[in-house]
Amino acid sequence: MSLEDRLFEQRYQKIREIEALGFSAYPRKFAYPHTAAEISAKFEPVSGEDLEAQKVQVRVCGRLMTVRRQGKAGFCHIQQEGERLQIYVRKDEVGEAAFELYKKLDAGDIIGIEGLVFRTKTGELTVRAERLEFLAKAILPMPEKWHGLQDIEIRYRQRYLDLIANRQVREVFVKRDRIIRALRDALTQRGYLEVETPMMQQIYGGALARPFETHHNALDIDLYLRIAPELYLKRLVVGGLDRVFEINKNFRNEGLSMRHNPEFTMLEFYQAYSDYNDLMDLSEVLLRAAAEAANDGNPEVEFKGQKINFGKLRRLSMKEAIVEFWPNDETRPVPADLDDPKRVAELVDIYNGTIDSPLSLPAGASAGSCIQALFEHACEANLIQPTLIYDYPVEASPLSKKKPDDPNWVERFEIYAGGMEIANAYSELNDPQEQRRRFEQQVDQREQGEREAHEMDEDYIRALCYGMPPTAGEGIGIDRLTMLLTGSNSIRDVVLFPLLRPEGEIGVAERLRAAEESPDEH
RNA sequence: GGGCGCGUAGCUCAAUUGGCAGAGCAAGUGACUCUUAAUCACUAGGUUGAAGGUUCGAUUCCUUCCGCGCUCACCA
Repeated sequence: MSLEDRLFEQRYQKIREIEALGFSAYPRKFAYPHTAAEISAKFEPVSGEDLEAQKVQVRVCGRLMTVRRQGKAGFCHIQQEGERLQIYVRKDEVGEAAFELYKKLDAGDIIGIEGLVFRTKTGELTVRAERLEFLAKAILPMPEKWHGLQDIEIRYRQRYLDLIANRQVREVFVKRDRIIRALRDALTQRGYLEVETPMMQQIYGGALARPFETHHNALDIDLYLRIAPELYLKRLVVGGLDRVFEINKNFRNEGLSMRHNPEFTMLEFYQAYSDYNDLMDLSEVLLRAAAEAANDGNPEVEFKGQKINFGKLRRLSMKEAIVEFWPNDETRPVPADLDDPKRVAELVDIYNGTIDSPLSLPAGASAGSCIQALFEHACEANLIQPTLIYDYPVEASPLSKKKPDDPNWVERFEIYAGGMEIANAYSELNDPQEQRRRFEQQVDQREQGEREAHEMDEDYIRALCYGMPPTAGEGIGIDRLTMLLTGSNSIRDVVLFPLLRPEGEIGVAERLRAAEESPDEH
């Protein structure tokens, strides 16, 4: 038998021993009027003398994290909701059976305590136990108590262990909650209605990406997990829900990276009777609110060693950005150069001369595609402070309204921070005739082998035929925003259960079976 | 998919140009009624990710495979 198996059996055996002391192995409940955090917060300001005088009685529960036994007494710390609280157990105060229980406890066990709050000699707020209750057993051992759980793979695969052992992980997800709440509150206050639209779609759209495919048996139809909720949300705007938003998952069947998880959370919101200029202003408000919510009111956060200030949102046109971040002073273009297709082709050649491997552009790529590629390569990684990039080439924006004065450009903006795209917005194309033509262009591209081109969605065009008010819409990537606002380098650090390769044999069922069959040592 | 790196006790980490595989924590036994990474004594714990190769001898060098991380390409 391996050491690991022996540890498992030893701990499993303790369940029987604890039952023999008269405790239930898996009791039903433990009523606790105070959390560990509440006790700390409420009594931290109170002096030891006052605590003695007040005889403050509390009931508290949590996971045993450290144990220090000293013969007929001892200290331990429990952890509840990320907060630790010290417990003092004395044999002469809890009684024989409870003290025997205390001696058998392992780090990781769940216990309940009733007792008086006091201060130790060193001043630490502590509960002096009068009653001790056993609530659940940790049969598997806790990670190393000092270093925590370092193994990245185990942290992601067994997030529950990560959350127990690494308290800063909990903080990230608390902040994530605050960020989402701040965004939700800000929109709700502005008259927005929160809705849910289909995750399973017969025609996927609203973005350019490869979908996950699935099948519904009763209807015998193929369905796609949505790549975006956009087209459904705009149907709702047609239906008179003038301000709608949805915070939910999107699914894209693409690679994994530090910034990509196949399922990720998007906030999308649509505002009727508005254009993208209105959303620029709103974006500034939303990002600041999210940053302040995550960071105790301070809009400046630290990400990868850089201070990023979400109190400001710089605005640059895409053309201006390319000029600003052009890598070579001698060949730097002026914005007007980017309106001339021949000049754009020259600039791509010049640009390729300054970098190791040329931009990957298909033969005969349009000027717009070239401009977008130049922007992404030259600018994206350099946009550290929150920056709003506006006015995009029409080619890769099949759902955006064109600029009134130039049909090659659309009213679209994206927001970048920390070198990552975190938001995408545009004045929504609401002319069904124009939308039909754009879809048909996308279908042509698809036939030429562009897997990510948009499909024709005739019901969506039908909806536009009933009239959609002028509308602007935006999507904000919640995971990436959370990365920025929590200083997390990887999207996996802000997603509780990121997608991983399947794990090998776990073997815990076999161990439990073996433990059950092994003879009782008592 | 390409490139680079890592894999040693349950956990966190050592191991000298290739020469007996170690420590702390966790675990077991004992002592201890104000400790806090409790302390002290003793005990147990390893197919060094897997398979092959070179060598008198491999955790160490080579090959292949598996897993993970970083990075580039694609994408948000």
